[in-house]
Amino acid sequence: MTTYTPAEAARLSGFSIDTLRYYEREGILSPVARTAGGRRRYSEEDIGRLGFLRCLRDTGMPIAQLRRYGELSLDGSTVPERVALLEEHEAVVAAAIEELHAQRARLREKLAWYRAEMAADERPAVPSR
Amino acid sequence: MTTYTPAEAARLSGFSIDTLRYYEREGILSPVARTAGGRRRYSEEDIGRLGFLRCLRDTGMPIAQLRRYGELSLDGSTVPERVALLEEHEAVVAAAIEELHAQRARLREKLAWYRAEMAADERPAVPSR
DNA sequence: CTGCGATCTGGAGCGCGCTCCAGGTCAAGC
DNA sequence: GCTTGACCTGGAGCGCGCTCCAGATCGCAG
Repeated sequence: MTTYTPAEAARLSGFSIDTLRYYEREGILSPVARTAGGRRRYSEEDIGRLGFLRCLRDTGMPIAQLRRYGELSLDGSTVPERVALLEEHEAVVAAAIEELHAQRARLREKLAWYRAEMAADERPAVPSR
Repeated sequence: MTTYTPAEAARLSGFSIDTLRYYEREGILSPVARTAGGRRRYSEEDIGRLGFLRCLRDTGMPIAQLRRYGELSLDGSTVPERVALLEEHEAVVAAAIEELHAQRARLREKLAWYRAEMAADERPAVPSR
């Protein structure tokens, strides 16, 4: 079965090696398998989990909730709780998208106004024909 | 002309009083008028500026850029620079929206998968007719 | 005039999410 | 066997964006 070194896991997940260790310490990612000498070997599943964690982080889920999700994932009977957590998060993401849309519209209005300003300044007093 | 106390400015803008002072110190908001005794009196224009600053912050513009924008706003001849700054930021916001959409789709896939899991668990082995 | 709540200043402190460091260990290549 | 570089641990440090504090002052209501 394929495994990955910390460096590979970092490259594949987009997290830094330090962050991977930090997540493991924090219980966000369950303990990773080790070689006889104590080096980490990330499994395919670990990589998959990391990919999903990246999705959650990219959508702004705070570390505390990531940890909660990590803890729930240790117990197979917690699927409903996990679903609830993710549904709640999905709503937060939806709201964030809405908010960004609205503020972007405002930003564009301001830009339109500035452009009008610039056009007016360029052509003062008497229009050049 | 209408003016506003710090408490009113805070309520209207959604920033805390401390944040208002902080923004002024940082040069993000140009110096606010004072009473004879030294208390701030925010003008309508100040409130307007704060509203736009809120838009910028809500779309994730970092403090350093807010400061740059504040500095540019002191000089009337910098409209093109301000437009450039805002255009750049608009692109960042657009990218953020895209990213959120993509990650949200991923989140939904995961949820769909979990729901399928739950449905399967609920109805084991022999279907109840 | 008095009381008292709002505001003032300069500066320290905080919460989040990493990031870096020292000092040591492991393991692949020569 | 030795070198070299990736990796280990525990813990300190950092950058951002505020937030809080002490101690003083202002100014309106009564």
